[in-house]
Amino acid sequence: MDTLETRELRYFMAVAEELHFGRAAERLGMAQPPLSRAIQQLERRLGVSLLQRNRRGVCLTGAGEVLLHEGRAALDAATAAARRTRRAGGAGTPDGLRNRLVLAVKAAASHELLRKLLDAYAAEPDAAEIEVLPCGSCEQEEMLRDGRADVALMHMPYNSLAGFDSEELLTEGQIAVLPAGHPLAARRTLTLADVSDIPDLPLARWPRHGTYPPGPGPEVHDQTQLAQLIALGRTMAIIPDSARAWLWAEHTAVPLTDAPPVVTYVAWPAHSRSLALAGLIRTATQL
Amino acid sequence: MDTLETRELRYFMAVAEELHFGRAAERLGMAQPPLSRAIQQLERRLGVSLLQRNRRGVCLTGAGEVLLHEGRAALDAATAAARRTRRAGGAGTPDGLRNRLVLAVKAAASHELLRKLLDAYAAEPDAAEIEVLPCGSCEQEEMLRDGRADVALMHMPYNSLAGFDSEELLTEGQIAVLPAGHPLAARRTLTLADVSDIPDLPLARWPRHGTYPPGPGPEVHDQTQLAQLIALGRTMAIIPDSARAWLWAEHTAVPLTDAPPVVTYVAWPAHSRSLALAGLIRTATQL
DNA sequence: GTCCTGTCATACCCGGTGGGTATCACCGAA
DNA sequence: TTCGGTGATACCCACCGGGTATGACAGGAC
Repeated sequence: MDTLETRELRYFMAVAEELHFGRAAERLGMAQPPLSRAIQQLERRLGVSLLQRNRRGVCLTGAGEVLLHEGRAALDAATAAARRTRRAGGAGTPDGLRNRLVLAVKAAASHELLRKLLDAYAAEPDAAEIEVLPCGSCEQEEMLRDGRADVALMHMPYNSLAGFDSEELLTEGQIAVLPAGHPLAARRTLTLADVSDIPDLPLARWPRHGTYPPGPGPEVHDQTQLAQLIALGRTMAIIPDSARAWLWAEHTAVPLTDAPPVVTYVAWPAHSRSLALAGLIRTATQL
Repeated sequence: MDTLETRELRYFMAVAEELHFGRAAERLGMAQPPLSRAIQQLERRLGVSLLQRNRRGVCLTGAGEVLLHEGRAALDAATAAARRTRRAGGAGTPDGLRNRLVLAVKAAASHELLRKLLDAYAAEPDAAEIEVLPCGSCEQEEMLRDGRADVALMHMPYNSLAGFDSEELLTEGQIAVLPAGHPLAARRTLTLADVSDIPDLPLARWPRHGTYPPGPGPEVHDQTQLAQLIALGRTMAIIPDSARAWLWAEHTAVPLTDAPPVVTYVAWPAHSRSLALAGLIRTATQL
């Protein structure tokens, strides 16, 4: 009566995202008519109209928008429950609370911090095994939400800590990474005003949650691409100080005096109750 | 394959909480054998053992503990999705994002703040209708989690903000509420040391998440009971300053100089995207 | 030892329903 | 007008979720 089956949620999410019953049914691996019927049943059960069927395709009603957001969270929670339960039992540890932890990190970010954290935690008396899960820009949130990870290193202001518990670990400044030969590369320090709107060095654009922000710069989706484009003199980037680790010889890093500081946090699902996780967080905050 | 049906979760939660198939089946309104079979299917699907069936009853394995916690969150998310969707469509507003907001407050707490908030918000140009949902001690978190409320006023350190977004609204001191005739009632200020372990005035005990902390004081579960017991000289209480509103003539309030301050926050589900909610929060933070 | 009791598991049956195929009703474009 | 493409309807079947009856097994009383 007052609860939704995850099957209903899956179906609705597919239709709400595709805005097309046929494509949604294909994505779900089923025929279109049962999908239509399932959505109608869902609407009747909720007593609410979710989709507006107009002449050509469908569009969401207000209630549909709400269910799209809330349902995403509910589905993530359900798959997270399945994944974490499987991991808890699969490791073979009898008590189940001392198993492997999956730590999501943005690939190549905070490398030094990560190494120190792993070393310090490994020295703890009853440390769990830590699996490091490298992920792309801003994917850590998704990984925590759907249970592929148990804990993550996040970087404000790039990530959002909404919905997670967190502890602050490290604050660092940012540097401008320029082609070694560029005139600005000779400067000791730079400001944001110095590096914005340079016609020959537009800022590279990173995908945020799958989409690229608008702008003149080239679209990149990993450090190697970015590094190459900078070395070729096609773009520049503003990155946290600790990312100096992966710079090339053709790069020059210049500190930015007025860039917003980047704060690294360790974050985990708010309802988490694992002993191993508590130990890792204690270790991290004592670094 | 990698997602759990809410039916399976409901069944497992019942068994995990009762630790008894028969009672769990009764609670679920079904017979015991299908429940047994459903749990076995769930264990097979997940590939992990959740319950340890020993001679007399059952107990949870480690993986079962994990699923108990994660499943609670997932079930809450699913029922929250249903409730919020129903409310979004039921109000009859066509755009659905400008509907009624349910605000959970601890009954009789922050009365003045609440009045100011409601007045200020009602004066906004396109204010949604606010339904005030009074709830018992620490119930606001549950209300937000399972969708009965959209936003809440919470009081640190009594509530936990884990898993919610929040903004600080107000910090206040605490007062000791004593029977008017008591010797300590003549003092201008008191300290925690003054009022702890007074044999004739043991501190009243409030339920926290359904259970009472241990101690010598009487158990109370609403302000009226507490007020009466204080007036009768049987107990005393330490409460935030703003709760002076409901004191009786037979009560005397004395400021406590070293009690931890109580901070009132406005809190809401982290993934919330409602325009009406954003307006209410903006109003609250500008008070 | 033999009951008896209480637990969860098994065996078997049935009805509801989720899913499939075929088709319809409708609308816009050519 | 016809045609392509949309979602809805009609109808059927198989699966499975749920029920009842019963079994297997362990403890406790005696």
